[in-house]
Amino acid sequence: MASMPEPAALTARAVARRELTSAIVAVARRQMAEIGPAQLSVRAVARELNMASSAVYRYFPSRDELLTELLVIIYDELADATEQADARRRRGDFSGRWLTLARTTRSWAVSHPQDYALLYGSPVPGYAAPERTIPPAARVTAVLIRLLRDVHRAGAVPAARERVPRSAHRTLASFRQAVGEDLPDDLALRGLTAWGGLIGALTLELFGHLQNVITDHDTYFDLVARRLSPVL
Amino acid sequence: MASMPEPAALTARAVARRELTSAIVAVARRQMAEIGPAQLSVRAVARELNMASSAVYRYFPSRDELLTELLVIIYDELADATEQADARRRRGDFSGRWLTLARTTRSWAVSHPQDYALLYGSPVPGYAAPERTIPPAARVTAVLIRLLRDVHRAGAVPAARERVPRSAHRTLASFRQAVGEDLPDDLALRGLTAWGGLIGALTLELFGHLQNVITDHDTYFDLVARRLSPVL
DNA sequence: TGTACATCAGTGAACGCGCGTTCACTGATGTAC
DNA sequence: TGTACATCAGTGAACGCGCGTTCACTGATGTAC
Repeated sequence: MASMPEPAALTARAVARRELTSAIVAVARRQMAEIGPAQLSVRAVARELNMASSAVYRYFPSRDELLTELLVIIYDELADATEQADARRRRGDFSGRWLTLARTTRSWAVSHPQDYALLYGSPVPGYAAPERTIPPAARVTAVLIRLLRDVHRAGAVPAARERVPRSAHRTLASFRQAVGEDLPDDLALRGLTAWGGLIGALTLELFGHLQNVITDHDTYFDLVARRLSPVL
Repeated sequence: MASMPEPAALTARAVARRELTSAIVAVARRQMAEIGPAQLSVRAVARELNMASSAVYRYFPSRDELLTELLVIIYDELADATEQADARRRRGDFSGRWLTLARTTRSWAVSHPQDYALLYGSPVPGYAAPERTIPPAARVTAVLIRLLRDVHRAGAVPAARERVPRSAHRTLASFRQAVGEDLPDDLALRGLTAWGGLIGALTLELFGHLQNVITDHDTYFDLVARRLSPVL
């Protein structure tokens, strides 16, 4: 028998590398959840892992790469949560799917406020997210986009509440192309407005702007989410 | 004639102090607009003013106090802008007043993105805004609140689009109290949702989330702002 | 199966930077008599 | 109006901290023969 290299034969080194890489990410993530994205520090991560700060550079070439890794992981995590929640709903239950999306996003955000700040708060000073963060970021919005698409295909687009000016068609061109479906302007706008309203509601809540205004945030969010529904 | 102290008789010291205090604030503000709130540095401000960094402490007891001062000034500036714009509209033109509020907020935000980030972006790490920032912050929302009040008093509340659950009444209690008027739940919710939608739209735009989705941001914002109107 | 060499992980010291804040001191300004 | 003292602004050095990143080196692991 010809000597085949074991397909999953990982050297001890490779195993160790995989393990330490994910340990670094895990620690970075935990620390970031406490101190916020801008304060993420290579040295602090190394300290917690009892290794020299220089050793981290065998795994990530710079702090920014580490941040990028976190960004990707966190986008993916949020996308996983919303995708799975969406999958549990009947496809034709458009209202329910929107509410599920909104609520899932919120409960994720509320339990990971600094992660939310990384994704939707102020940009981290001196850091520019590279290309490879785009696909995971797009996964998050894709859940809403699929919902809009399904509504459209089902012919369940609600009647427009107001006339959409003709200029809207051009303005929404890139969006329609990103969606890959010829959504009516009104539906596209409903979707985008809902998305903005969701982010706005979470931003106000998580960054403390509803402090003396709202006490029962759960109930309040539900009320707002219903109103924002793009399918009603 | 009894010797009266000149009422506006400022000593040279007092004049210099006033001048330097505002010079420090002005420089801090300009630097913050470039590098962002979290990067604001006492030493950098002192450097630009050609003074020892320790000298700044004769004027502000800490970096945080300087930040607070900026926060107050910037809230006030935004409030001034929206108040003045609102004042130029006919009181009964509720739709116009909303659109003016939204557009004025946006044009201010677009031309002062870091200021916007200070007010509505992620909290500055390690900094907690003290009480005295509350009144100026409230001035900003007061413009919308007065609009809602005027709508209510004019009996021009639009018909509710959907039934508001009874639970809403309690949830909105603090808000109603802050407003100081017995707004109907539906109108209160319209206002809060609009406010969130506005902040969300600006957050998405300014923090780069519409990068490959929208090209003509001006037109897009107008479309969204109309939809968000609490008075339609 | 054993050996010789190449690769890699991890170390500790160092570079160069920036920060907020304190402190003792100097010299100018203000005030009370 | 002049003098004596008190107040205040500003300085420069220092404390103590933390950061990202580089570099020469050691010792372990992997690989080719």
